Amino acid sequence: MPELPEVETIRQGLLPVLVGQRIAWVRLRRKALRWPFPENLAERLTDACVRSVSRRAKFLLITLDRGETLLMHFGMSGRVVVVPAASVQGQSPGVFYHSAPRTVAHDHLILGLQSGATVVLNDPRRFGAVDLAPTDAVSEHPWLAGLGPEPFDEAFSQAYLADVFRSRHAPVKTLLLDQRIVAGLGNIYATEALFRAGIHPARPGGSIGRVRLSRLVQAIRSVLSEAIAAGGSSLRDYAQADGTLGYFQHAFQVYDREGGACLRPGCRGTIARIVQAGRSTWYCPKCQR
DNA sequence: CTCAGCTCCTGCGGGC
DNA sequence: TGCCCGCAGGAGCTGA
Repeated sequence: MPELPEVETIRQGLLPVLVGQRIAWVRLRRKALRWPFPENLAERLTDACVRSVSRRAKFLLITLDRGETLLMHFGMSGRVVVVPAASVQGQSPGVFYHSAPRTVAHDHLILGLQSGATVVLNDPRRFGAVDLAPTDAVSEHPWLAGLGPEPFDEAFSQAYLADVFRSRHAPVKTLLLDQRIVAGLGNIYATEALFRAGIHPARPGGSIGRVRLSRLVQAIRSVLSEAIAAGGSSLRDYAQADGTLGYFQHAFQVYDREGGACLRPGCRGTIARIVQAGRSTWYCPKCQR
């Protein structure tokens, strides 16, 4: 699930739950996800206060008051579940709420807050990861050091893409998934952005002209910002519906729509599916060139 | 260096 | 109904 818009939505949902809170207790239900948890993780978190919750690419960063920052990556199936304190009223978007006793399968890291709320990292496939880094050197952490620009950063521009795509022969779709080129895109939004930009996913990156690269930058930004907006609103429903709906899925124009009619007005194309570098890509052969 | 295949892991939906 | 297969929102590693 978690690409940039989902992690951003989680971040926004966690802000009112976490910021200013003391972590009263920590429970670790295994020693590792994709990689081992850091040494003494529970001890290093216990009694720390949360200063801020931020995001870089698909990483959630929880800054603590003891000079350390907790880094979280959600892999393919990671989720944050909040069990509110009995006295807490209302819900905030971005996180999943459970008031009834929850199934604890795949709950790996549990943070008990002073407020009485509990924040749970749940990840069935365990491709996610957790680490701690010195706050003043977070950007030098190996997970973050090589990341490309954020899509909404000025540095992510047509000129930048032209530069990094130059002499690249790999399909543009594959290049967009490379976090060193642009940080935060995953399979869904790379696929959707190429549809919006009218660019064929198999086109070699280096063969795309300036005008179309400019369109691609705008398409990436628009699909991500719309997804963040939709995520925020639909997650309120999600919380009530107990987790069966997706965030932005009602708005997918090509993702997982093989055989469906192209949704671009006037286009009579049929959505096709191909596999690139092991990942499915969907596109309209008529309007993506 | 670039590129693509394989791998980690669990769950679910479709086909038979 | 139940079983088996393919596939899933990520990304590091390996080897051509």
